[in-house]
Amino acid sequence: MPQAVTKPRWRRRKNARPEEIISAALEVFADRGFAATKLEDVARRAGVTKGTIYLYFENKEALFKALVRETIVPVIEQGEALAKSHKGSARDLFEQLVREYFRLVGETSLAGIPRLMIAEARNFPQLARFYYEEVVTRGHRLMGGVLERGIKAGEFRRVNVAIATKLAMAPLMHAVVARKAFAACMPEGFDVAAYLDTHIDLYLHGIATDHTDSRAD
Amino acid sequence: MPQAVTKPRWRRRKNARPEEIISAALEVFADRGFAATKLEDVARRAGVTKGTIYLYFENKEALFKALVRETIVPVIEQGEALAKSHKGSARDLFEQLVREYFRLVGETSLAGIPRLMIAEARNFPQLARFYYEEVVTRGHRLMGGVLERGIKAGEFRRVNVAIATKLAMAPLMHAVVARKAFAACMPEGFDVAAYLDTHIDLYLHGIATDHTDSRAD
DNA sequence: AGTTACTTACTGACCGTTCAGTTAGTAACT
DNA sequence: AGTTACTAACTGAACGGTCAGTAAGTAACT
Repeated sequence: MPQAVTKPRWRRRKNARPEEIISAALEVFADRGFAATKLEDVARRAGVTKGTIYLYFENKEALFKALVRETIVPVIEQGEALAKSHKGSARDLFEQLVREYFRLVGETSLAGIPRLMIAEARNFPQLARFYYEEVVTRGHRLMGGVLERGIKAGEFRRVNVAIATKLAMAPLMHAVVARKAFAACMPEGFDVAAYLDTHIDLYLHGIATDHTDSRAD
Repeated sequence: MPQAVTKPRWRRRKNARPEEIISAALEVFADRGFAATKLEDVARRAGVTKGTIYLYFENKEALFKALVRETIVPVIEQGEALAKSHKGSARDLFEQLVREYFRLVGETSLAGIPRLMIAEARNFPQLARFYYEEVVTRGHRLMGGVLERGIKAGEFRRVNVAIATKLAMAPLMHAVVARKAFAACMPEGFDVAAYLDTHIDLYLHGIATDHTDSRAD
């Protein structure tokens, strides 16, 4: 008779489950989107069965919201902390934030989330509203603050801040989103480093006051 | 007895159907996305029933491809024609193309299509490949040509053209896509005119050679 | 009367959600 | 320490609704 010790088919791990399920959910949602994600797949990846998910989350939508709160929102908070403690020029802070965003979102599974939201906002208005308020407006407030600092310091031209903010974010968002979407179709690849360098260069060059530092009017 | 002439409940209109179905499909696909679009809804909007769609299109995917070919591709062709016949500066052509894109895509139902593709490319790789080749690369070639003209003419700095192209398009794509997605969540609205003005201003300011016209090296 | 464009009714697959039942873990009582 | 009674974490199957695609039948037009 082999197998003296009977290894149980499963274990009770109440504390570990939510985190594991969220982590599995991130992978699957980021890969497939909201509607196309099967909770069965999330469950399998988390090492449980579908029913278990419902012990910890009310439904698919609640699971997704929890996921956003545990993963994306902290990234924004980190950016806010960076901005708060930053002492140097606005140009410099801008560059740091851009690079940090790509490091934490653009090049991780998190990149799938913005894509997912853009994809499905129309079909899940509740989710859209939630995400827009907790993530989009908060991110814009962060970037808008940086631009205002630059304008006050005379580094940046007196542009419309709300719009310039959107224009600073758009290339980031679009890169994240399009790269994720069309990865399989881009034989030429996507040189992230060069893309970021060029965005930072063009944008700062575009928004800079003509004589780089002086000139207040 | 009223109603002597019996108006038929429906008519045979073989020639008109495909176009009407495509037009209905555009509205529904743009609104809901690919997977979430029900052919029954497309049919109702086109004034037929689901079965009729299958008389003219092999399946959902074929319908979508036809739709792209009949609507988006012509927009690109128009842009190509504009670029070909343009005589003035690259700056000017850039501005015209940007505004034209928004007029023909950004502010029509077509805006839903880029969003749809970004949304569902991962889940429908065939569609993604098709779209990327027929639309994305072609659009990039168009914009890339403009930038090269500007560099040759000494209007623009010697940037990496492939990347600068992506950076020129990204704000357009993202605006189209995000506006469609989050329209319901933006109480402040979205000032398209100002957004385009600022993009053109910042981008051309960013890419311009320092002394605006002369300076070839 | 014949042809065929179109409708109607149907099928089969899929998936979120539910819940009755099973089993791991625990504590009370020997 | 060992047995037993109990709790609750987890499973797995089934339900109900949805929808792409199909095919048999019907009515418009020639």
